[in-house]
Amino acid sequence: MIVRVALPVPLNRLFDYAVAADSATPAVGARVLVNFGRRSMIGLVCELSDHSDVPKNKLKPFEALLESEPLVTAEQLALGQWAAKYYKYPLGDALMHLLPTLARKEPAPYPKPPTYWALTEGANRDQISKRAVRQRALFSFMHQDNGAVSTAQIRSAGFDPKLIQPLEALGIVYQTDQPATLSTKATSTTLANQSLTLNAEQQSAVDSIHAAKGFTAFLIEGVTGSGKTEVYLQSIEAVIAKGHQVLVLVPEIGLTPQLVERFNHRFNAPIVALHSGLSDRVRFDAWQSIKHGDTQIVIGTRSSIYVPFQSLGMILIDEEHDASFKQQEGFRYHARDVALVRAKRLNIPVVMGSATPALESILNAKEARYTPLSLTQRAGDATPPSFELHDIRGVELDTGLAPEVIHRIHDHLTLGNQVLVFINRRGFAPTLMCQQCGSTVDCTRCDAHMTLHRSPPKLHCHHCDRQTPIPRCCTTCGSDELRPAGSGTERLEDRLTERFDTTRIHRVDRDSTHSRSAFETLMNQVNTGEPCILVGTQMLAKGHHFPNVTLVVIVNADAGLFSADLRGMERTAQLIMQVAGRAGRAERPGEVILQTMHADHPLLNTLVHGGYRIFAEQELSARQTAQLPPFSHQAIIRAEARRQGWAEAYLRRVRTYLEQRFTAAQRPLIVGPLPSLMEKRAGMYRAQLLFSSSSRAAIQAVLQDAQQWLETDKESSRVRWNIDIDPTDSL
DNA sequence: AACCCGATGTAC
DNA sequence: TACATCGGGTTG
Repeated sequence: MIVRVALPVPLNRLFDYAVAADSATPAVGARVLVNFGRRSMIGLVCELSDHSDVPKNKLKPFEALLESEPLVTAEQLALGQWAAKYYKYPLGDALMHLLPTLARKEPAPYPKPPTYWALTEGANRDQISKRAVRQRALFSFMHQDNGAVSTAQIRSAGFDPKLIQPLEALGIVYQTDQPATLSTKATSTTLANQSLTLNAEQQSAVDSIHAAKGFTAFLIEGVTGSGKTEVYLQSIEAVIAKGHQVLVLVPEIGLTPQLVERFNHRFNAPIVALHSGLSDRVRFDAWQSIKHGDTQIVIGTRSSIYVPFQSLGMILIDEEHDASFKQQEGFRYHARDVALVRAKRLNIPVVMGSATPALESILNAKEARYTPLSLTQRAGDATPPSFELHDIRGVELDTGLAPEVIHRIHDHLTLGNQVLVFINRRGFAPTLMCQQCGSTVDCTRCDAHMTLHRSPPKLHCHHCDRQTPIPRCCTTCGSDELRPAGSGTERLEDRLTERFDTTRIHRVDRDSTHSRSAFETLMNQVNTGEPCILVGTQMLAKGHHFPNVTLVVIVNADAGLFSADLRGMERTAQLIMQVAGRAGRAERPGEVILQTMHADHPLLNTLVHGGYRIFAEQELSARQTAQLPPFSHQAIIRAEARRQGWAEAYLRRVRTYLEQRFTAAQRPLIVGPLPSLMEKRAGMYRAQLLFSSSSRAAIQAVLQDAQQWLETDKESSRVRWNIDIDPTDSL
């Protein structure tokens, strides 16, 4: 008997191991400990066989079987195999993504099954001290839950699992290995709180989703404030009432608590949130509870698309256009696309939602691969924000702001409102410039300027993370007249504090908001409604809504307008609409001012006066004319090397090989190799080879071959390479 | 990728 | 001579 094992090495094949006569036969999906070369590692059993092409004397028996039951489900394994093949990533490395981190590296101790806690018959809330508020709250939680809950569920409901101990001591709860099954859950009511009444559009969206039989992809195009979340909630309701599970994919930004809160508030069903802040152990427990069906609703970021479900009934993707769904290194999968494949295999519906859908998705909807659902009405009497393109040509700016815009900020503050200033630059200033010779302080490892930061004072390269003290003299001419050039969030914060000295200024960027709790505190302050100015980066654009903000200033609407990346315009438009969507709701309409040097730019005008949808139509037709995605498909082979020219030379060899191997008619259009836009980054010189074709199959065939060739190529030791299928960054 | 091995370089 | 560095080969 032979087992074929996937191992965490960059080799796109399985390795055969013998099953010793006295050993139990491992199940497909179980982990084994094996000797590999001179190393010991954890592998995943992918196949069982009675023969091997490897000579008998080279076969080793595996060292240990790590579990008797499969850890990875058959459905999960098939999905992982598909993704590894489609994204051209080594099988073993890819399949490791199916396991939670703890199970990848820790053979022992054997992952313990979750512990369940149940209320003792006749236990009473009054047995708990009145002062033990949390213990009482936990009691109520377990009481309404009506069955045994796992430690993971207790934790994800916001309780410290340590609270169980005093309750156990009082004899109110006891430990059990009997989980509350989904069927018992489904009999109790799943609704903790009544659903809101839907308007006609929302109702028809919910009806369509409920009517879905098997795989159907829905695209909800809903303007901000149109009640997308309520449609999600009511769509989910029916699925969990039937005892199925639901996966909700959300963007990576740590703004999930709000959404989790809303789900928790609505449903009695067990919910778990998977995000980067969880420890390996907590994540593992949650993973197990999903696999065993003890968790019914999973809210998670990108990687959650690979967790095992016992009975997945629907996948929901919020902010479907968001860039964080595409992994940008290593295993470069797109969680939205993997979700569609998974749903298709399971024959269940997918619901995608966004106020600014990706152009890919809009085209899919137009071509009837997705069912479009649109929400155009805002809740209550909310009016859409008004846009104004503020021409700053020839205007002398004060720290990036036009004098008139500063007046407008003043006006809104005087009326007791809040103002949001969006600037897409962290730090104090984008660089230091010498007044004598004009040279800037650049990173030695990247083709980029060093960004000046003030608190703490340092120069920081945002591309490679290099940090240096602030130099006193210019390294080129020796002059000591180094001045900050341009401005970022810190400098704007300084200036606004000076100008509006009685108003609170809150800076929101990665540097000011290190911890989740710091962010929560800030949000609570802002939500008091007292006039203030929020200055920040992208972080302000996602998730949170600021009902008291009536003015949004976009300091530089031009960034990305003329980007070399084919998606630059699309992303700028999405960002503008997302930032604009933060402002005003209900009785106070929002105003959005975009500072621009291109006030007559056609697409920018279409966007702000016609809206995202009309913009999207125009941009789509431009893409069609140029045969760019989504009207063609792309793949990129990137390479990087220590010395300039190596990566390019290497990719030229790849190109030559592929041109011999495939006829011009068979192969996609090949562009390059070209140096990357920022050629040097973190000390590596980078280049890329672009493939483009209207046929996915042609791209797959050529890159499949390229992958094999690259893997076995001898000269590849000087260069590091990777393959990116359906890249979202063509730079 | 991680590891081994053999070849070549270099400090003393 | 002892030890470091580089390149190439292998992993079941």
